[in-house]
Amino acid sequence: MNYKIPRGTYDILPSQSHDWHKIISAFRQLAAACGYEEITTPVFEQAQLFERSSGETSDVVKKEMYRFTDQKGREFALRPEGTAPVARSYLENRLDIGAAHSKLYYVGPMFRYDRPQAGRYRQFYQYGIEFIGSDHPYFDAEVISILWNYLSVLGIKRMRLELNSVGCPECSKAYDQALQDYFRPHLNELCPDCQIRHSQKPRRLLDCKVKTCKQIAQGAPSQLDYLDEPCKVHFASVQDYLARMNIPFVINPRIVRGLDYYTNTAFEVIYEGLGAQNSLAGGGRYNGLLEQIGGKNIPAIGFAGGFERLLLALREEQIDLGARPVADAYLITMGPAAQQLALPLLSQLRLGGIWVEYDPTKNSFKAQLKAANNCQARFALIIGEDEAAAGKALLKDLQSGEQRLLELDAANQFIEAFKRN
RNA sequence: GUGGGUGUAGUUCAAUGGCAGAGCACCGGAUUGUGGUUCCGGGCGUUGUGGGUUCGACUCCCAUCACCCACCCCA
Repeated sequence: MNYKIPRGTYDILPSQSHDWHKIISAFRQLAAACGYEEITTPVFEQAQLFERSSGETSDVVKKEMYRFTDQKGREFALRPEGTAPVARSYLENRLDIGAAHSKLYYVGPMFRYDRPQAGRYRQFYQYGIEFIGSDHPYFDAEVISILWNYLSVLGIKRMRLELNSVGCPECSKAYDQALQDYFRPHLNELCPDCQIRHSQKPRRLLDCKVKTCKQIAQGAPSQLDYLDEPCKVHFASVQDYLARMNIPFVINPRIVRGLDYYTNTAFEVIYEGLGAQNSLAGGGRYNGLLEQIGGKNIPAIGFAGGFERLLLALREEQIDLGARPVADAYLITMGPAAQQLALPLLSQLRLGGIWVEYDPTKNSFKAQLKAANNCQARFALIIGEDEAAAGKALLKDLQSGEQRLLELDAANQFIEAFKRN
């Protein structure tokens, strides 16, 4: 074969689809129970949308975006994340009118031109929640609780919720200043990356993995000490709500968000044992985003999580998502007369939602029965020459070996009765 | 974008310069229409791809692609 799947992408094969359906529908169910409705946006958008929202200096925009120009010279990008498109749709479709707030969720592929690694792909699938229209700390807690409860419901245990507040733009600015002041005397001890970070993104100095940078960062000031009064109150209130909702969390003042639009609450769910990419999901408040892309000053909060990493974590915890579904019955016919009688029955059963396998290329009785066994069907529905002559069907339970001779239409009823159990 | 590891049958892996093999899976058979167990039979693989060294390359060298792992970044 001459063609290969693009780097960093993968096929979800039939043997895995069941798991994917499981985790996706669990998310949809929980989101719906919390009053969130699905929104689906295109997988590509104007490149500018992401440049404006994520920030031109962010890595996502600088080097990870799949960009392309269409036949009329318009600049587009495959979406690297889901929040900006949802915000765009919210504004474009005037969802702000007539409702106090919007509760939205999405599921779908995202694209980043990254070097593939454990838990990291170029096309990856995310689930996310966006709550748009209120700054009230209850909603921070609600959104976070949906994430936590979703992961919990699936059975994930060895995870931890880390919480931080990056404050409003003012506190944030003051903090950046404080960080720069703190690191300035050590500037030439820092790694080259950090020297750039110092002027561009001081916060990134905090999670550098180089030893000396780490040591210096030890004594750095904490964001939490630079929150102004309203931000402090907001953060305390979020914690309070979480506690009352029974969501366990730890404060981690070093959580840094990669995208520029985050304000106040920032959080992440960490799972050790995923390798270097140990973040299961992350999110935060983005009060500045909607205004930044041309809307009014509308507060919002949300999160996004990666299904691939979720699946890795589930495997790590040996959580069984249930067996792949198998056929209800396998139809066996011998000879043309039997087949003629069988085909209408086959259609009838299938229309009734019963999964019946049939393969006329297997002509020996033995091969057909073997195939029935191999596909793990519960029943073999046998119509041979004798049955055909008598207008009957032999229904064999492949587990017990028990078999019954039934009228052709009685076979239908029998299987339906069985399905109900 | 940088560094390390890996690439042989559908799959898991052997074969350290001399005829490319095994387990599992799959298919067929062991007298006419009863599966799972057992027995027998069934593999012509561009050894990821392209070059090079050599009488001879899965094996050594170079390049390239892909995967894995880490940096980076994040989900």
